[in-house]
Amino acid sequence: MSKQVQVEIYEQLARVGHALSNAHRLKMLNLLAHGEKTVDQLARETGQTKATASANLKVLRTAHLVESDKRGVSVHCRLASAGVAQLWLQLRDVGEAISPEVRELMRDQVEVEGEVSELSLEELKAQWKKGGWLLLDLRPKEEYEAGHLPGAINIPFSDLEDGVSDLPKRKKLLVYCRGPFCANAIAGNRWLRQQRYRAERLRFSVPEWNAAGFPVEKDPEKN
Amino acid sequence: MSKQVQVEIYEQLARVGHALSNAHRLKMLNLLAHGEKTVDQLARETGQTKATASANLKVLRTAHLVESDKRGVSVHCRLASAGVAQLWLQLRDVGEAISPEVRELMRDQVEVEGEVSELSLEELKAQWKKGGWLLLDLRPKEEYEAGHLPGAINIPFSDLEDGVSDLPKRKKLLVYCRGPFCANAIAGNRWLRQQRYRAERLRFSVPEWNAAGFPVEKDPEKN
DNA sequence: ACGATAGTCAATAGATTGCTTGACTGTTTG
DNA sequence: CAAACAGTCAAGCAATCTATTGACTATCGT
Repeated sequence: MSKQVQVEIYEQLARVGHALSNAHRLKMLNLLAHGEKTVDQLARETGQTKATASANLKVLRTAHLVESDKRGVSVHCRLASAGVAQLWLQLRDVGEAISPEVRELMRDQVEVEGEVSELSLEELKAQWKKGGWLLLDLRPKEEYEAGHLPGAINIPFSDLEDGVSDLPKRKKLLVYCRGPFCANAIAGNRWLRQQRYRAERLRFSVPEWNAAGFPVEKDPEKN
Repeated sequence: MSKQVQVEIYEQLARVGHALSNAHRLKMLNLLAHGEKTVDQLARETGQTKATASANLKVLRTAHLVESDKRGVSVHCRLASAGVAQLWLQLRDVGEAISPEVRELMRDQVEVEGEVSELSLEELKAQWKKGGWLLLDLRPKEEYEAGHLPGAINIPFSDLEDGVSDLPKRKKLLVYCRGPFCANAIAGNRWLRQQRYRAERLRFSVPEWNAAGFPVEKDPEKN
């Protein structure tokens, strides 16, 4: 009987594992780690149809990794707790550290020589007051407002060509977007370097900063 | 192109998630967190046939969560890194905290009133020198020798009835085995209480102790 | 009330699992 | 060399998963 309960517990935990076993679902978790999103946004940003995204979100909800509530016409989704973000980061770190496949993909395409900053979370935290660099957040405005690295300014990736005129050529730019393999961060950083800015891409983003227990800066919501 | 790489990375990470999506595989990870085991041991202790266990281990190996090498007639398996143990613990904690199903199962069957110690890792760490209690490790001898809580004595669950005579009736016994839902820990603790020992079951075990960065005690191997 | 949009649901087809069975490969022991 | 044991592999069946399609509901603006 107690044996039976054990089996059920492991099966429940396996349900959580199952929720993490699909690339689309992991992408959605990564997005949600940066703030609330509607089903539609998630579907668009991860390249799924609405129906598929909805089904995948159902899996995440039944595993209790994601919560959602309907406000007006849209269903807003968010991570069920800070632990979920940590679980995703831990999965990502383990995968990155352990899997030769991921490491190779990183080295070949993502971690081009000189483009990536070697600054760690802790070093940035310890030294950010010294200045000498400028933190640049390439995420959409809503994600920036929901929480960003202290002192960072926001130019969404889509507005980068227009907004770049505000940037100083002198200072070193520390660019981040949605994490270590975010395509926007890579492309944005590369483009800035082509424009002869002193840009480097951070390995981390806000969820990592948060999970390390450091405080984020929030902009007042303007409702 | 860079998009393509991204997809591949997330698919690799999903492979790790997939490895965590089966109750048998999670049980094996939990066992391996306590030390090396052969395929046969894992199969027996998790109630799988050798063939199934072998197949499930293959999944864990291709996800790079588990390593193994053949020594003599047996294949010895171990976790690929400390991060894997942390990943498993994080999955378990999130599942426990978040899933009403797991919480209910815990409350109903596992966490019987008065049987469970409220001592946290940190409290035990801070106070263990004070004495007044005795740490009792119910795991098999090999796991105990591979690393145990400082000062703990070992009476394997199967030898409990014979070995119990060594135990003092006066001191409070802090019993642990293989983690929060280990059937042996529950049964052993309950049996000791029936014998009128002052026994309480710890919520945690060696992997949690380890993951918190506290040092374990190791007995010399006798090869 | 009407159209537009967000989201879910049900049915379906194709691919992928999970587990069993039985054969097969090494390695050790007698 | 033969018997015994540990482990893997291949085939096969039932169950499950993924993603698509099209129908359906709910909400908002006009």
